[in-house]
This record gives sequence, C-alpha cells and structure tokens, in this order.
Amino acid sequence: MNAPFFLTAPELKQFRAKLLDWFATYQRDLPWRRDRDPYRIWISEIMLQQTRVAAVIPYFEKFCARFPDVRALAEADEAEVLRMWSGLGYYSRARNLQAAAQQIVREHGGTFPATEQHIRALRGIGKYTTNAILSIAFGKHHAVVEGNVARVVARLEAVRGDLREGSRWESLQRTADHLLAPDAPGNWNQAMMELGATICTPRSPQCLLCPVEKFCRARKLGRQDLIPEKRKKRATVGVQLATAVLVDDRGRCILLPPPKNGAGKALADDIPTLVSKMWHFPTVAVSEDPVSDLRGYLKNVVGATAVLSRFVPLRKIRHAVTYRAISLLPFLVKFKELPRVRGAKILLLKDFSSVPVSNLTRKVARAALEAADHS
DNA sequence: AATACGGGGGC
DNA sequence: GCCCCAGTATT
Repeated sequence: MNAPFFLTAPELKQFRAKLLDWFATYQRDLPWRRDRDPYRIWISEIMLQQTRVAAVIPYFEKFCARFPDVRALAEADEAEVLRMWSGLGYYSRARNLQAAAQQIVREHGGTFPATEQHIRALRGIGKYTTNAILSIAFGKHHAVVEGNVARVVARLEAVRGDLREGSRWESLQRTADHLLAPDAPGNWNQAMMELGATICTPRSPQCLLCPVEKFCRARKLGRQDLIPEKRKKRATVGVQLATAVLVDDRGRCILLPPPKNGAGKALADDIPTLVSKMWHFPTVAVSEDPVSDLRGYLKNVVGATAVLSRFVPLRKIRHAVTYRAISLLPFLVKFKELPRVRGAKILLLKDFSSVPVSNLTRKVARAALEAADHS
C-alpha cells in the first residue's frame, strides 16, 4: 500500500528534532499563537484559508475583539459579521463561520468540540482545518496538509506532477502523517507550514537557510525550483461592467442589497457573483454603449428620473474575482433628492464602515469621492 | 474531477 | 502580468 518511506528511523528522528528546533527559534510572533484557545485558533484557520498571514493579522485582531467567543459570534447579526469580514474575500467563510458558531451553541452548549467527528461536521471546516484545530488547540495527533506542507513534502520526496491532481494529495497526506512528531503535533504542523511560508517558498526557496536541507531529495537533484510543477489554471475572462453612483449634494449615495441566488434573476445575470453577494452600487454588464446600457438598467431599478440626469464618467476600475478580470466604468449621477428604491440603503459615500461591501464597491466609492473632492 | 469563490503581495 | 496563498462546498 504505502510506498517505502524515504527516511530511515534515525533520519526521521533527526529530521523532527531539527525542524522543531528551527521553529522554536525562528517562528514568527503571530496573534493567534498567544494561546491555545480553540475559538481563536479556529478563527485564524478560517481566515488563513487561501489568504496570506499579513492580510489576516489586522482582521483577526478586529474580529476577535468584536466577537471574543463562540457565543458572541453566534448571537451577532449576520450583517455585522460580514462587515467585519468586508475586504478579506471569500465571504462564504464568514457566513459559514457564524453558522458553525450557532451549531456549536446548539449542539455543544457553546463549548468548542474536541473530537474529529464533531469538528469536521462544522460548516466551513474540511479536512485541513479539522486537523489544524485538533493538533494546535488540543494536541492531538493529526497531520495537516495545505499548500505549504504539500510543497515541502513534495520537495522532500521529489514528487512529480500537479500536487492537487488525482491521488497525489492523499499520498502527500500519508507522508505528512508519517513525519508528524508525536510529542508536539501542534508545533510540528505549524513548523512545517512555517518552513513552507518562509524558507521552502514556491519560488526561489532558501535552501541554504533550511534546517532540513540534507533530507531533501529535490535539493539533492537540484530540482527544488522545478518542484512542485505548476498548477493548471482556468483562463481568465474579461468582463466589462458599468456602475452608477447616485449621489445627492450632501454626499449621500444609494447602495443595493446583496443579490439573492436563484429567484428573480431577470436583471443583469451574474452580477451576484461579481459583487460577492454584498451591498453594491447599481451595476450592469456592458454590451456596447456603457451609458445607454446603464440608463436602461436604472430605468427599471430606480425609475425614470435617473435617465434624465447627466452621467459623469469616473476613472476606470480594475478588479479581479477568481478567474474574471473585471473592467468597470463608474459614473456619477447627481440628484437634488435621491430617488426612492425598494430595499436600498442610503449612506454617506465617505463612510462605508457600516455595511458589508466587497473591495470592488470600495474602489468605486473611492473614485466617486475623488471626483467629488475636485468639484 | 472540475469549478466557484476575493484579494493582494511578490517578482 | 502572472502566481498562488494555513481550502471548502457544490456540482
């Protein structure tokens, strides 16, 4: 079943000691390493999914200050949770986080569960996060495999091919299971990830600084820059959008509510995904003439009054949503009095801190503000 | 097995 | 510009 392991028993022992020593000396001081509170470990692990440490730190601090424990998170308004997440991306993480908090209150009396079965059953928690929490917060023997560990192990064993393809990932998991230092599972997992994040990086790995260089097959073969092989990625698709910032002379504007999936998708079809199901400016896909497309859309949503107004073009906004490269043309549409729109919110252009919005909406608001400042 | 989901930092 | 990051849920 298992391929023969690439380290002898004494080598494995030395490998573990070297990496744990290195971690003890060089680990970064990160806010979620201050204690073993499973709640805080959990929050950090969710935030860190596909997101760099540097981006997470300020969000983690704010989020934990606002929601210090499971119960606080479970009882909060969803909009408030999303607001704290606004700008971090992958917003389903925030929705799932709160759903899981409510699950923990309902099924575990508010105490974070400590078994694999119960943790894995929580919304938004997969195999990686389960093992991370079990090892880091509870000291249990579960090895994690994510981007860093996969790369480190792949180089150690000189694994060929796309790491996420076929059964390769499971094979890496088996090796990670075998490497796991039984005396310190939490530190071990973090050490493996830390090594991948700081030394054994995707490009230009710093092998000369690596504590376990002598165990690395890729290094022996001089192939550390060729492993892992590049992931196949979906081709990027360009999307042209036009958006209207409806403002009055007091600097207030109109924001539309998060689009619902499924029902009532008569309007611009994939706007929901492009605005991340968050509050957003009236936006439409552009076919030929941005202004007439936008006018047509506003006539439906806002009413005839908008159509008569002047559309002042703002600077073009570029934004990426997974594989889509969005090019968005924003227009300022001024009103003496803002039209009434069902379900819409009216708020100050300069203050978006009270609503959950994506960074695309932030960019548009900034452009509108710049234009307003110049007039 | 393939796809969708944000956003930014590093080169 | 391109790569990819402390992944998960859905189809």
